[in-house]
Amino acid sequence: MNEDRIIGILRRNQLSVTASRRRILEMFLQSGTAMAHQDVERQSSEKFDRVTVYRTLQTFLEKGIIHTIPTTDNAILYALCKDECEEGHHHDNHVHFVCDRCGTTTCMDELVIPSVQLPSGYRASSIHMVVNGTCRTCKT
Amino acid sequence: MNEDRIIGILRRNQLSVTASRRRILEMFLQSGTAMAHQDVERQSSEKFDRVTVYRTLQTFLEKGIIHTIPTTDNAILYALCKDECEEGHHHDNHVHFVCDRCGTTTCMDELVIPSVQLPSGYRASSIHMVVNGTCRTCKT
DNA sequence: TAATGATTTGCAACAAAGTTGCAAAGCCTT
DNA sequence: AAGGCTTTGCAACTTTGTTGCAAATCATTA
Repeated sequence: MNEDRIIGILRRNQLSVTASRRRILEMFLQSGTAMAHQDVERQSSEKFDRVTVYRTLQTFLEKGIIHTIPTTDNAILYALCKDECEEGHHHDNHVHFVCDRCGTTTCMDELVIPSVQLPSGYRASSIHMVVNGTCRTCKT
Repeated sequence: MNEDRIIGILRRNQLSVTASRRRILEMFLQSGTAMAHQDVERQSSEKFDRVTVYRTLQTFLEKGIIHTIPTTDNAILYALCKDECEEGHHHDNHVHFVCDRCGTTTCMDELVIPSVQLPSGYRASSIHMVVNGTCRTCKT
């Protein structure tokens, strides 16, 4: 059951189990898509303080429970990492898809970012790839 | 001479030639790297109103003179499009490199983004690829 | 299960980033 | 050089993000 899973994730990351953390983590599990800070704040039925949402997302980020997705418009998006992303080494080397129609952003976990040959002298530490377009449910 | 080039770009895009547009376009030509709104505001010797900078960047974007680069931290970066990006069809299908050491972001115009095979039902309209790491001048 | 100490929350106050309406200034044409 | 049209700068505002601190909540141990 979801409740156990949520508590498990928090515990595994040495986080105390509080109402806001439970609820926000639950939202990520349920939605399955990436969310901006704004989405988290608006969609939660209970009202948490804005500051709490900021801090909770920050904490989840540090623990590697979620990762960020850069987008062309202003907002930073957050999405759940695949199970068992341990603190430190992330697992976000996959392609992200942003649907221009419905606005949802999904992690394409199975789609690994192809490597590129950088000019000599450059060294890469991380790569992001974001594809915009029309998603499965929005295509006509 | 640069001055002619700047006026040419503005004219070609049906933009009237004003002091702020000239100056901001000049900054992009000179720097050769991507700049955030902030950079534009701070680095310009003359002081333009914040609002003017916003609107100028917005106009350049719409005309396809510059394009945006998504980054993991909050800021949206703007960079000059290759010459003769006409309104509408952009030319920004190249890899962007962000140096974590010195912070500069460069367009690797010669490095075309490799294509990926999306799951069926998805259709791509544009792709962004951003590589973080250490640039040529910063490597030790 | 109640007490204790550490962590987390919410509030207030603030700083920074971005937007809008409007009058004055600047530009482009004739 | 005058006209209309566009752009600028100002003011006021909204949204987004940050910080310090007291009160509330959580985890632990007795």
